[in-house]
Parts: sequence; structure tokens; C-alpha cells
Amino acid sequence: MATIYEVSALAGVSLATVSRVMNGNANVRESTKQKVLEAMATLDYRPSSVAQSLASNCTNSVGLLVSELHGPFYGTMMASIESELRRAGKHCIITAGHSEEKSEKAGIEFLLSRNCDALILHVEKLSDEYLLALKEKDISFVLINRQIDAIAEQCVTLDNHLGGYQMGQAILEAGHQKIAYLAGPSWKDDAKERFAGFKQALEEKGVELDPALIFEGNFQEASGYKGARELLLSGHEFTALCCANDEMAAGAMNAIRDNGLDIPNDVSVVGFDNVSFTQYLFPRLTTIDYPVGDMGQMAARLILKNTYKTTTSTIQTLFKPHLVKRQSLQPQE
Amino acid sequence: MATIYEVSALAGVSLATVSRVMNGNANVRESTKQKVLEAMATLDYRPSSVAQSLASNCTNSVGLLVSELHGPFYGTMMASIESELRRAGKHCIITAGHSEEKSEKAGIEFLLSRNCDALILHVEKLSDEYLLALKEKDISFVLINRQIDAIAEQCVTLDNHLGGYQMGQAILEAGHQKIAYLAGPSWKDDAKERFAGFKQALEEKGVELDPALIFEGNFQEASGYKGARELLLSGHEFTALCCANDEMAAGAMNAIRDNGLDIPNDVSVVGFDNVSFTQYLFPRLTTIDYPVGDMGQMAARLILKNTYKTTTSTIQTLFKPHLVKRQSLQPQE
DNA sequence: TTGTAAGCGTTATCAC
DNA sequence: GTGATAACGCTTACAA
Repeated sequence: MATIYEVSALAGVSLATVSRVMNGNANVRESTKQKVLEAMATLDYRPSSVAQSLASNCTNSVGLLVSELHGPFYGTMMASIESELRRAGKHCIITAGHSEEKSEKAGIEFLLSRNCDALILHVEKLSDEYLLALKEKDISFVLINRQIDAIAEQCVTLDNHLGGYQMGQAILEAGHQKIAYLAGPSWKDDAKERFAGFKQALEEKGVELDPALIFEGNFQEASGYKGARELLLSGHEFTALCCANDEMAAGAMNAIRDNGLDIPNDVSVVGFDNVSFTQYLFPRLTTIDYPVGDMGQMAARLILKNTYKTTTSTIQTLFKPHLVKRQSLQPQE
Repeated sequence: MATIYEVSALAGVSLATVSRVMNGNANVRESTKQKVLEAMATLDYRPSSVAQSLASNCTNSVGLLVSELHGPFYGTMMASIESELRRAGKHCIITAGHSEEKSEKAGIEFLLSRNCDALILHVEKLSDEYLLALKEKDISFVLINRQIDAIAEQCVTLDNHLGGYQMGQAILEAGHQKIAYLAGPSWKDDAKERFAGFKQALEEKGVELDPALIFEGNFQEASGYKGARELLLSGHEFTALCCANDEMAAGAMNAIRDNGLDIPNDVSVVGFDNVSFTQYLFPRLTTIDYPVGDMGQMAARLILKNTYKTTTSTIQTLFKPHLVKRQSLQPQE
């Protein structure tokens, strides 16, 4: 691989001049610039990004920590982040935190050991304290799907409460009164907020939520299956099942049908997130859209603005969900 | 950030010694080693991976090019690759090729500009020539889901022909005779092979495939919907619909039901790939398993073995698919 | 076992 | 405008 030395020799100029035409900022006479460009071309020169990083103290890399690299939710998130950063000439190093504290810490350490200029973190188990300590260490990062008031300006979040509220509204408007709820894990803020918003919608209309019709799952399909099954077998009637995310809704739909019931004639189902497979479900799932693509893009822009000062686009940190009407929710006469 | 100089000063040893204890290969007296370790700890020293890369001419990074970062297939692939590499202390830089030649080239250029030690490529539009030229340039890479005989040892592939054959066998064993096929794009090798294997299975049993019951889609859900719909409206009867991948199967299932037919009573459906959402479909999709996780892991191991010489695990480049029986395929009396 | 010193390929600060 | 030259923070012969 040719180096800048060979280019400078061939072009008959100094290192500095070659560097100048590469970076295009300083003034170089057009004719010398051409000589350099030619030399680069004939040598098939490519600058060493490693040497550039060492000299400039900037790696142009941002670390991305997600819970899993598979899964429709993270897929959309990673895709939007990568594409936004790549347009700006930055690359991302992606790694997984596996929803475990130790693993999330290790992931951050790993990214830091790679000298990322900034991090985008989707962490579930890490404490606020740990994250605030990162901030103290002058590590620049943005949190996605996590709210810490002290650093609100670097948190990109969804209004989960509103989403839960919209879900509640939707089934009430459809005339349902006997309603079951498949909750997410209560230690997760988003799960709590979705549930709180949901309950608020019901309360406002004076509809009571039977405690026997609440099941706490873990956001995975299997727990959706199990939850719906138990709810069904408990004997408490319901005409609508609201699920705190789409995975659980998918599991629940299977359970409902395995119990011989029809969706949505016997029971309506509503999900949350609007991940891609919801359109493949039968019936197509009515759900609350989580604009994870937009949020990923915004997380990337925050980095671009704060760390690289390369964009001035306006910043938004709180996003709003919205109802997506499909066929799994049916009006109750 | 503390540097190696400060560590060496504090520990009262030379740079080289610090470097030695960091890398753990050369011999260092236990007592001096402890001094160095202590100094590192009190300074909270972290080596600069950038400087290490420059000095050692190894970035410990492997570039990964996939068509899209979202999508269940790529998700599983990326997850397995990342986890295998990470265990070995390597990181991956992931980017998207978007199934377009220009974009795939740009992706590779991008990864190369980042000085990756090796690449793992899932490319669709790039020519064999281009890939062989990469090889000539001494760029170390492995191809996933792509067979080029001249560099077979660095191609990790699935036996798609066998998969198509298994699919054909499965529906014949279930007693179907009137069979429709939703093919993948004919310019893709995997699509061609799946179809060829499928046809072979039918031919061996003397079952004819009506040309009017073949539709060429593009592996996306929408084309599955469209294909199934056209097949249905064509008036040619069939009791089983075989799809060249799961996405199209999902679309087809929606089309079949939108046309008032039942799955699997009126028509059986079989998919290919066994991506995660197939278990959420109703009825759960019978499909051919594509062991993409194992293949991703193997791709990573190939890199670990060839580029980093860090593993000696045995290498396998051809993988076999297998039938996964679920509920969408029903025996025909 | 440990130290010295020459790279690695850039950027950036000065002069000129 | 252009050229020297000193960083940047490590690794790695080669000596000692």
C-alpha cells in the first residue's frame, strides 16, 4: 500500500502539501494540487485511517450497543443509525449487551477500548449511576429508549405513556369493556409507562381493569403465549387482549387460537411497537407504532451535532407513538 | 487519558517493558510486572487501540457487508458473526449493500478505507470478476451465501438444491399433486438452485409442474402476495404453494386468506429459510431451515483461522438445510 | 530480563 | 503557497 511519502515523492512536493490536498481545507495552488492528485491516482493511494486517527485524535467511529443484533426492533434501529452515520463518513461498531448488566458493561468497555468517538446505547440493566459516571468521564454518548432527567438532552425516547393511552383509547372506542392486559416486565420503565398510560385511558372512561386479567410477561413471544393461555384458562372473560409489545401479541394470538377461539371475533388483540412482522400476522395486527427508525436517525444526528459538529439539524428527543389500525381489533357491538 | 509513557515513568521501567506486560508474550520478572500493573491501575491506563493498530499493522476489525441491517435473516447472521468475533477480541464494522451493485462496491470501499483486517461479504449484485479481483489485491475475505468455484475455500454456502429437493419431497409425501411454486428472482443463484432441486424432486416422482403455476417473485413479502393472488385468480387449481423464501410465504398466506381460502385446508403453504417470524404465522409455517447462525459463525471462524491464526477449529463450507414440520402443510388424502 | 531507539502514516505548527 | 519537523502512542528489533 502506497503511503503519503511515496505520493509526495512522486508529485515532487512535501508531505504537508499532500496532506493539504487530501483534506481540502488549506489553500493549495491548482497546478500542484493536480500533480498530487495524479500521483495519488497512479499509486492507487489510500490514506491510512489508522494513522489519521492517531494524528488527529478522532477515529470517526461511533460505538453502538444494542441488546441483540437480531430482532426486528433492533434491526430497524441499527439500520437507521448506520445509514445516517455512514452518510457523514462515520462508521459504527456494533455490539450486543444481551440485556444483562455485566454484559452491557462489558459491551461499553469493549467499545471504549476501540476508541470510539461517541456511543449510542440501548441498555436495559445498567443503572443511572453508571451512565451518569460515564458522563463525568467526558465520554460522549446518547441513550436511546431510556430517560435520565439529569442528562435529558442526550436521551432519545418515546412517549410510552401516550402509547399506552392510545392503546386504551382504541379498545374503548371499539366498545370493549372486558379487557385483559399482557404487561411487560415491571422493572422496565417503558413497560411501566405503557401500562400506566393504558390504565389512565380506562380510568378516564370509568372502565375497571380486573386484576385477574393482568399478566406480567417479559416482552418475549413465549411469555405472550403463556400469559394468554393462563388468562384464558382462568375463566375470567375478556373480549380484548392488549399486549405491551408485538412479540407477546404474536405469542398470545397463537395461544388464543390453540384454545379454539377466533381472532378478532372472540377476542381482539392489540400490540405495541409495530415491528415489521406484524403485517404478516393473521389477522394483521393492530398496534401502536414506535418510530424507532426516526429515533435511531435522531440519535445519530445528536452525535453528528455534538461530537462531530458536522450538522446543525434541529434536535428532537421525545417522540410520539401512534395507533396503526389493522384487523386484529374488532368493534364490539 | 494516560499513555504508556506515564505508566513507564510511574513504574520506573521502560516503554518496552510496559508493552511487554500488556501483551503478555515476552518474559518479564514477576515483581516488575506487578509494578507495571499497579501503575496501570492507579493511572486507569487504557492502551490506545489506534496506536497499537498503527504500530502492529493490525486493526483487529473485520468488515461485514450485508444487504440490509434489518430483516430476520441478516439479523441472525450478524448476531452470530459478531458474537464469535467478539469472543476473539475482534470487532466488526457493519454496513449495508442494499442489493445494488454500486452500493455494494461503495460498501466494500468504505470498509477497506477503514483498514479492516478482513471482510465478510453477503453480496448479491457484485460480479465474480470483481470479487476475484479483490482476491488478487490480497484482501482477505469470506463470502457468505455465494459460491465462486475458484475461491471455494472462502465461500460459506448452503446446499440450496438440496433444500429445494427437500421441499419437493415434503409436499409429495403429503400427497399433493397440484402444486404451485413461488420462485425467487431467476438471476439469483440461490433462487435458481432451490427451484432446480424442487423440480428434480417432482420429476423423480413423475409429477409435472404446470408452468402456469409458477410465479417469479423477488423474495419480498409484497411479491409473495401478488404472486399468490395471480396464481389464485388464474383459475389453475392447486392444493399446495411452495415458496422460495419465508417472506414471500407470509405474503402468500395473506393473499390466500384475502381470497377466502383456508390454510392449510384449501391450500398448504411451505416456506424456505426458517426465519424467526415463521413461528408467529398462522398456521405456523412449515419451512426449510437455513442454518444461517451456524454459517455466520463459520464465516467468522474462517477469518479467525486464516487472517488471525487464532483458532484451529475445523472448517466446513457447505451447509445442509432441513425440513421443519409445522402446521401450514397438510396431508392431502 | 530490561532498555534504547527506530519505525508505523498521518496531522499540525511553525517558518519561509 | 509550501516545506520542515515535531507530535500522536504504540510495537519490535537489537543491544545490553
